[in-house]
This record gives sequence, C-alpha cells and structure tokens, in this order.
Amino acid sequence: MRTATRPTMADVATAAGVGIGTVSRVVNGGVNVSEPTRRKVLDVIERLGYRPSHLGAALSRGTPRTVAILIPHLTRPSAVARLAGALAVLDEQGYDTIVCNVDTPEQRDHHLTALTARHRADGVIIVSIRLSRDWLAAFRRGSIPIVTVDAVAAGVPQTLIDDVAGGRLATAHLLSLGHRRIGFIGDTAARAPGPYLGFMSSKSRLRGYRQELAGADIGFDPALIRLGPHDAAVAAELARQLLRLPDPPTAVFAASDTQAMGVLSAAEHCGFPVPDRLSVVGFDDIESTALLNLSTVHQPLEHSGAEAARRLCALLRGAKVRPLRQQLPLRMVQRTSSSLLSRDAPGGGRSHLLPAGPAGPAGPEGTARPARVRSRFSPHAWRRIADVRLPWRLDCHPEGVM
Amino acid sequence: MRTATRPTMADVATAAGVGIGTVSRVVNGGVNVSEPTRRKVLDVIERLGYRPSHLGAALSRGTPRTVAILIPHLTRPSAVARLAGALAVLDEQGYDTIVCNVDTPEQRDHHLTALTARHRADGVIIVSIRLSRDWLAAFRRGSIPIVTVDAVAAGVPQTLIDDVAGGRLATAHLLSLGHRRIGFIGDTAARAPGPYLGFMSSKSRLRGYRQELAGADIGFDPALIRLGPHDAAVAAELARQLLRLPDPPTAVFAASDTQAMGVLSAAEHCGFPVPDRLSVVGFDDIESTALLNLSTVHQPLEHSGAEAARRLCALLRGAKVRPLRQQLPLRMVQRTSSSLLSRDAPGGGRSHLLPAGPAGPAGPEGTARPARVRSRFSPHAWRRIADVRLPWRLDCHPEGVM
DNA sequence: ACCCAGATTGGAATCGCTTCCAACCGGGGG
DNA sequence: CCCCCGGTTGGAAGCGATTCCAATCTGGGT
Repeated sequence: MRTATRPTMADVATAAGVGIGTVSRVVNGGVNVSEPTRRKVLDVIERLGYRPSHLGAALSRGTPRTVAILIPHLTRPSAVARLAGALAVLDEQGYDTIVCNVDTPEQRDHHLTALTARHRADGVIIVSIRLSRDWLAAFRRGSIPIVTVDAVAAGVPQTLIDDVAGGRLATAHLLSLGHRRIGFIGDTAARAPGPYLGFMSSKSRLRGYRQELAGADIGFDPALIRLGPHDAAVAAELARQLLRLPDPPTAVFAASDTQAMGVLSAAEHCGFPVPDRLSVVGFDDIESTALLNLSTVHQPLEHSGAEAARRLCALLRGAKVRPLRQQLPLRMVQRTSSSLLSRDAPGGGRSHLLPAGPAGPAGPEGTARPARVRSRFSPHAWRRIADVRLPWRLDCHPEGVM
Repeated sequence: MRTATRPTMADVATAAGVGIGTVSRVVNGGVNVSEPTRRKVLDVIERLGYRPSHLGAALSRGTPRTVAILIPHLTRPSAVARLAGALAVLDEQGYDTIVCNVDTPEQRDHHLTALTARHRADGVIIVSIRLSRDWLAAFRRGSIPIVTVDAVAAGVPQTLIDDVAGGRLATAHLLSLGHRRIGFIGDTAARAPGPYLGFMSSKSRLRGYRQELAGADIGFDPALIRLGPHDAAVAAELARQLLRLPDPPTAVFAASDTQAMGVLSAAEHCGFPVPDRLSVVGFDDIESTALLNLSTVHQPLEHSGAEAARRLCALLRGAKVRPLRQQLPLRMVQRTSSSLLSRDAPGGGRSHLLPAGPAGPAGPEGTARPARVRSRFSPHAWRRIADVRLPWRLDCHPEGVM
C-alpha cells in the first residue's frame, strides 16, 4: 500500500534499491549512471508517480530559477508587448516568470519589498519605473541582479529608446508635410488624485517636439499643448479642445498611440477629416495602429522586453553586460493619418482609413538590426513581419530559429 | 566582520542571543514573544540586514504560496483583461503569480508538465484551454487544485459565458434591426500548419448565430460564413470577400472585437459606410471598442479572471466551490456600428465614429452584480494583528481570510 | 596475482525555515 | 511551601532535493 503523501526521492531510492544520489543523477539527465540502473530507477519513478519537488531542488540548489518582472499598467498594449517579449525569452531560458503589475506607488513598494527578499527571484526586470537610490541599494545588498526597460537607473543595464529623438522624429515628419501649427497631447504626471508613478517618456517626447519646432524657427504656442491622464477618452477630450480653438492646429502629435486613437476619434467627432484637415501622429506602433492607418513612431516594444530578458539572463550567468545603456532604434512609420498640409480644407471627408489591407504594423525594422525575438513561441510577432499573406498559410512556426 | 553570505535566521538568533524559534516567531507576526525580546530581535535583524529566504520558508511550510496562470495568446486584449483581473485578486491574497503564455500545443504541454510537478504552484488557473483527461488526472494525482476560465473541464470549477447565447444575442440584435443577410466571421481551428489549441468559443458563437437565424426562419447561407486565423488583418480580408459577393450581406457578426475591427477596416476599404450600408457587431467589448463605437456583445473579461482567482483561492483554503460551473452574464451593447437596415444605400458615408465622448467600455455590468474587483491592493488589514515594523514587511498573507 | 585508473554508487551534509514539544519562569491558590 | 498554569524560550526534527567524497567494482596492464 502507498503512503498518503506523495513519494520523495528517498522513496524512489528505496523502492529501486539504490541510493538517493543515483536517483538524483537519473532525474537530472542520467549522466554517470549505468543503463540498467537508469532503467530500473525510471521504472520505479513511473510506477510510483514520482514528481520532483521544485522547492526541494531550488533550496538545495540555492536558486529558485525564477525571474520577476515589475511592470506598470499591465493592460496597456505597450506593456503587454514588452511583457510578451520578456516571457518568450525567459521561458526559453527555463525561468519561471512571476509578474507584478503596478498601478500605484504603494503597490510598487509592496512588490519591491517582496522581490528584495532572499530566494524570491534570481533577478528582476523593471519596466518604466525609476527606482530610488534606496531600492537600488536593496537589490545590490541582496545581490539580486536587475535590468530596466524604459527607465534609467545608475549602474543598471537598461534598455531604452531616445524619447526626445522620437519626439523630434514625429514633429519633423509633420513639419516636412508643411504643417506649422502642431498640437501635442500627452500624459500629465498629475498626481492628484490618481496614482503617480512618474513616467518620463511623454515629457521627453514633448521636449523633442519643442526642440524640433525651435529648430524650424516656429514659436512655441502653449495653447497647443494639452496634457492629461493616459487614456484614449481623455485624449479625445483634449483633442476636442484643440480643435475648437479659434485657430486650430492642422496636425497633432500624440505621445502614445492610445492617445492618438482618442485624437482620431475627436477629429471624426468635430468634423475634421483625417488627414485632409488634420494630420495625426502617434507613438509606439502598437498592434492596432496598422488597422487604423495611424502614422506613428515605431519603437520595438516586444523586442525591448526580450532584450532586457536576455541581458538579465546574461547577468544571471555571471556575464558582463555591455553597454550598460542599450538604445533601441526608432523609426517614423508613415501611414495615412498624416499628409501634406492642403490649403483648401475639403469638406468631403475622405477618410484616412484606406488601404486596410494586409498592413502589418510596420515592416522590418530599420537600421539597428532588430534581432527579432527569436523564440519559437511567438507566432504573433512573426505574423507582423511576414507580410501577412492571407489565411492559414502565413503562419510560420519557426521552430529551430537560432 | 561579516560572512560573505547573507545572514540566516540562525545568525540572527545567535547575534540576538535567542533561539531560532524566537526569531521565527518575531518574523511571523510576533505572537507569544515578550516585548523586550521582540525589540531586541528586530534590532539585530535590522543591523544585520537579514531578509528571510522565500525558499526556506516555503519548503518548510510545504507550500510555495504561488499560483500559476496558463493563458494562451497573452497579447490579445481579451487575455490581458483576464490576466489583469486574476493578478489583482491573487496579489491581494498574497500569492505570487507565475504567468505561462501559450501559443502552441507544445508550449502548452511543456508548461503543464512543469506545473504538475510538486511544489511548483499551489494551484493553477487555466484559461481557454481544454485539458485532456490525462492532464486532469495529473493535477488530481498531484492534488493541485485548478480552475478554468472559458473552458469546460469535468469536475473542475469553471468560469464561463454562454457563447451560444452570445451568438444569438448578437444575431438577434441584427435581426431586430431588420437585417436578413448577415455574414459571420470567426476563427477556424485550422490546425495545419499553424498551432492548434482548439478554442471553442468562435464555433459556439457561430452555433448561436445559426440557431437564431433558424428561429427567424432565415435560411442558412454558407457563403456568408468565413473562417480564418484569429487576426484583424485576416478578418479584414475575409470581410472583403463577403463584400465582393454579388449579393453582399448588410450586416456582419464577427466572433471577436479584434476581428470586427478588421471588418470595419474592410468596410471602409470597400466603400461600405458603417452602419449605413453595413452593420457590424463584435464580441467581447474590449477596451478599444468603445472608441470605435463598435456594437458588441459585452462579456465581463476582467471579472472572469478575478472570479476564477477568487475561486481558486477558496479551493486553496480548502473550501468547497459552488456551483462548479459559474456562468457570467452577457449583454448586448449597441453603439453606432449597427443600425436599422436602410433600403436606400446612401453613398454619403456618414461614419459611425460619432460620439467619441468619454465612453468607457460599457457601463456597469448587467444583472449579476459584477462585484468589481475590489481594492487592487489592500495590505493593511492584517497589520493590526501584529504591529510589525520589520523593515521589509509591509504586508503579509491574510492567513485566516474567511 | 596485484595494482590502478575510470566508471558507478551510496549516503552524509546542506540549504533556511516552520513546527512542535519539552523546559523554564513567575505567581496565585490551596 | 508546593502545585499548576499560562506565557516564553530553545532547539531538534523535518521539508526534499543537490553535492560532494569515499567506497566499490570493473577490466587491462605487468
């Protein structure tokens, strides 16, 4: 008869008439074990229904083989993309991934507290959160490696984009189309009453916008700047305010695609056909922008998560990571939401939602050899690039991609 | 001088001149410890920078206090919403959550294998995946509680919606608007050569569609049914096929909002103004549908994740969960992408993207009292138990949560 | 017959905590 | 003055692997 509890390695050893060391060897790849012994042990394992204990192994080994990712506003498409990128790599590398969503500073600290404990995570990926000196010290004291994405941190490997340059890219694009009155819609770090996590990217993109305007000798008009909580509906309202101005902008640069979608909606609402009377440019190039034909600044979101994960894994292997600050390339992706400024404002209302064909969100990435998230695990990501040839066949399953 | 390794409980005990039992007691809420002792121990802990080992505690305790969630196609908005709902609850209940994304059957089995090991996860939430009898048995043998969302499984607590009813809801809506030729666009379970995970919901929604048509005495026209991989661009192409038919449908029901977005795009592309010449109805009511003014069948996505998590937690506390099959309510949300069938097909092109106001994704949930995910994070309830001022411990496990 | 390197094996020591039980302490009641 | 009880404490015994290192077993060389 069986014991009520699940069998342990010792049980297997006894039942097989061997030592626990031997069982351990068999379980872990069976090196240095004679074939007969191996077979015998395997049999017993099967018969007893033995499953190794993750905890036992982890404690003994001294590492949980787990990585945590701390990521704010998980539901935003950009966060999801990063998470997916990181997961694919971590999975492939054999790490469990514990996901910590953060919406408030308290939640952030709560998770950081947990993650700086011993043996909780081998390493941590921190997304879009700027850690205080104290937290950095806490990780260092616990010798828990960390990497960041979209956030700077002294002495920590970081995967970033140049938001200022991105802001310039978008603005330059609009300027090149002849626009002179360009609105900006972005996040405010409004702390009251909502949560305040202090994201910086919107601010930096605004900086880029101003720089580029200045470079073109266009005066900065504060009336064209609207900031609000990161939300499409809010952005729509802000855009409406801009469009109701006596001298409304002919183009709007939104600090994120989500906000740009709000702008599109507001334009529709206010009778400003896009792009004929209003050009719109977003930022991020999230999945849905392709369908909406939104011109946008592409940033390699999924790739950033994957890259951070890879760098963390390197750290965990004890390797050095160079350079500390990894900058990912940006690229302006023009679709049909932005066009040449036309002097005559046609009321017709030709919509920008035109070639709704197989437009994946932006083609192959630009200069810096994006090093596609390789993993066999993300057909989604591939579909994008693989210029979507319709149905059923487009789907590569790059098993053995190296 | 200090040892190179991080201090353990024994180190603290020694340094404080007490036994390890006492240190343990102090760390875990300080019951049955005299105030002076407690203070002394706390001091030493602070001085040594002691942090407890998650693994040590977990192994000793016999449970990792971790829950896993197995979820396919993590990047889809519907998956994200469910994940977020589950995370919020698990977080609050003090569980770590390890997230397993699944895009292929191999990946599914890989993760299932890991999750059925001992001491990996206390319980597992399984989303949209129908487990084979063998896997169910594996979980049972390991006495690892599981719950499912959007998937049936014998003897397992499941949180579902009635997809057939949903299909009928959408179809009935279109019928009530006078439509008679209604197209359907959904997922195919096309297994070759891509991944095949066998989701059922699209099929069930199609069933509902057919039932409703039959109920209205409308013959079923196979030409109006198009199936393809779940993807907006694919859906767009399928919709284009429908619209190019000699006798195109006046309305299309898409099995998901993502696909509906593709349909919208195709309509635009083919010059079928929505809703004037084509009504479109989606399914899910994901975030972005509100902005697009897409009529859709609302299902409580986030809530379903939260509810599943809650039920799993109940299971983990040893409670019974009733009823086994929990059915969440659906609701037709009419926006402006669907309207009365108009005999005259106006070429004007009034767009459906109208009142783009602050329209959150559908109002409060219908009948069943949605039970909002309560406080995403509420660390403080328990603290009064033990006014512990451990430097790291801002929170704790609601031991005796009822 | 003897010796030795190399291949297998066995199992004690460890990892860091929780738990349980025995031991100890101080004081009110008998 | 002794007993008993509740409040504190100390620390041994697990929890279930991994990892050594020593012991045993080969077979080939001398």
